Amino acid sequence: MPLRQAQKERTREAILAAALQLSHDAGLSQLSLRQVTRAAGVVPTAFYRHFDSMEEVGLALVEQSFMTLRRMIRDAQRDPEVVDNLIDASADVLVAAVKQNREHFAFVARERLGGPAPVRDAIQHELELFISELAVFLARVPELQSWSSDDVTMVAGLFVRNMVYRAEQVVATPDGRPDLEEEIKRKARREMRMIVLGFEKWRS
Amino acid sequence: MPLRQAQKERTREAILAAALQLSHDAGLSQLSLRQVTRAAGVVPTAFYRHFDSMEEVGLALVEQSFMTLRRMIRDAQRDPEVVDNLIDASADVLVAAVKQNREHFAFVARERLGGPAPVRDAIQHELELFISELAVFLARVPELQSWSSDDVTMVAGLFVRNMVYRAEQVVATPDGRPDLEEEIKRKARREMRMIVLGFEKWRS
DNA sequence: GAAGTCAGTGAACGCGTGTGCACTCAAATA
DNA sequence: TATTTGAGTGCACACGCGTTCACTGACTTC
Repeated sequence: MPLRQAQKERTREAILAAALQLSHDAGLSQLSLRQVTRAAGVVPTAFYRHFDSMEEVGLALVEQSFMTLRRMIRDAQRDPEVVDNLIDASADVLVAAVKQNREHFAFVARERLGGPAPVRDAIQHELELFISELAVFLARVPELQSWSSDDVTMVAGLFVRNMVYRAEQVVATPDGRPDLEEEIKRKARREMRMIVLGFEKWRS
Repeated sequence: MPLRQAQKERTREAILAAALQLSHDAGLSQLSLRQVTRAAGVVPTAFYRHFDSMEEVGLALVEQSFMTLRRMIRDAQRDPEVVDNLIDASADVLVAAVKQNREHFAFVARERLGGPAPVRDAIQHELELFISELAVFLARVPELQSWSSDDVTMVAGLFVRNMVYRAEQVVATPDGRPDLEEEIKRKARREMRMIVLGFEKWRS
């Protein structure tokens, strides 16, 4: 990559990182351009070389956040342990992923309903995409082979909703408390099992 | 009530109503004092006769919102139809309540994660209170008599989470679409049934 | 090595903001 | 009826904001 372009990329990342961090206190929408550029170590007008508005920054952050999530599920599909023991393993994967990308998950949780309309819509859209992807994955799990594709999609939806809720909890959990994290995992697992059990009973 | 005090109350209501309405577009936290007082038909400095900050307005709105909710569940407990046919009836009650208090529910959904910390905490607290109240109600339902109080509380938690999620959906639904509302009710009912089924299977 | 490109600069602007303060004048009190 | 109270007023101020524009100077291209 040409040096010029690389430096531009670095500044862009700095702006995104600053916005992500600052939005944690007050939400994306009441973030000021000057505040963000100050934190990014750049002059206010430089912002316009990268984004037209703060909203665009928000969309870029949504993109970043879900890239992480997509990578997570792609890796999980290759891991035989996850396929064998879906529920236990996916609770571990979820908590680990949220811990490693705490700020991104907090951003998504906060802006999913609290953000500007275009950001809200983008998050909603990404979540629906994620549900579809998860459904494709679940359809390959032996126990669910006999299920209709509608039912699998509905289970995927419930799992993702559970995931969003647990992510909210992990984000709200202080950093050095593995006991609380275990509790959240335990509840997440129990709930996923109940979803499957309830579904089986419902179908019968 | 003395005339003076009555007039003060009216202005206070006007400020709250203006804040509720305006926050729908952009969120409570990026609402300006002047904007709100302008919409309330009062001069900016008059604001301070009623509130110290916008945050305090937010807390008052949380209070208002949950008063509605509490009245709703209290009425429902007296209605024999609800007790007999808990799941179907409560889905109806929920959708009706959200429709009648759309702005308050939207406010709670939005500010639950997107609002200022004190408002978020207040909403969280009210939701936990509501779960307890619902658990007391559920404990009196015949089918659940044999359940442990922990299990009943957990079901109440799942019901409330379902409720919050459905409220988000109803709020996002345009007004004149009874078909979409029916769809949401249908899903809410199905999910509550699955929760109970999954729980029964889990306990066995 | 000269010419061109373009990420980042810095001064300037008009605007809406929160808040302080002295005020009015109807309602409440005595 | 005379006095006090206090909800709402109107002006002023300092401040941070988004955006404009002409600029610089290192990197890229030729």
